[in-house]
Amino acid sequence: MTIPGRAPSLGEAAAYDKAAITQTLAQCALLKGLSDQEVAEVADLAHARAFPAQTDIFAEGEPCRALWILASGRVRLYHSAADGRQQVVSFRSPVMSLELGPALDGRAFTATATALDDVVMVIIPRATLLTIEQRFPTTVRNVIDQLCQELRQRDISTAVASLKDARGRIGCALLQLAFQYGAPSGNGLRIAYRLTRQDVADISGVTLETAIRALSDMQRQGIIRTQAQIIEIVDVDGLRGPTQCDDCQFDCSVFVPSRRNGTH
DNA sequence: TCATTAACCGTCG
DNA sequence: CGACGGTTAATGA
Repeated sequence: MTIPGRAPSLGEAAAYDKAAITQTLAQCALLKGLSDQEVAEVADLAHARAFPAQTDIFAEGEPCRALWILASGRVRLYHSAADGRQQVVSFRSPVMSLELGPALDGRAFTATATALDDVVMVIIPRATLLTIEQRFPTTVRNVIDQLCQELRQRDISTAVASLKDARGRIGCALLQLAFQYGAPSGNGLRIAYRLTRQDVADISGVTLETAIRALSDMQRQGIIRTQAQIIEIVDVDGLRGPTQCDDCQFDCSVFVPSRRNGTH
């Protein structure tokens, strides 16, 4: 898979024109099957907006008025608790939609979205989604496919969260990140993404110290290697041991992308 | 600010 | 009881 490109500067983002929007939309799974001409028509109904790194794009609970598609940069989707703890729902990379469900039903966002880099979003107002659906019926099927996939991932996440212990959850998180951001590196996979220990903890639903303990153990066992917040999975199979992927009974589409690669 | 370690403590199987 | 994991504190990079 390709690694998300560097975030453009704000200047570039400001210059995000129709051609750039069209190019983004052309890669978006929701518009799969449309001709170039048709994608360009959709692009006419969309606009772009830039967000600097570390700013919120929208917050949990706010009404959703548009479909948000990530054109460049990375976004963290998460729930936050009053005590400062966060539960990361997912990291989004180009060209994914954020919060497709709320975009469709118009109800509140279910999570907060924060830009991790300078980010460009392509925005399609909800009012025009109906037009697009009617004009291009293929998109309805695409939306269903996408929703099903998201539902699957959430389902797996909740199962993992409730059935696995801390090590299993952390291992699961690492494998998922490797799937999303992993670049081949020697025998293993390098998660091409700076992650603090706190990030790993927030994804896995454990405390910082537990995340450190687990990662240190894995490092001692030679399963992973870390340097400057970059985690490299040296021994992918070794990670599946503590993660207990072997008797994982979920059809884990998280780790088996589009093709049929067999289950893990 | 981030990472690490260690001591301590409560829960649960 | 003992493993697990959260809490707290101290320390170093």
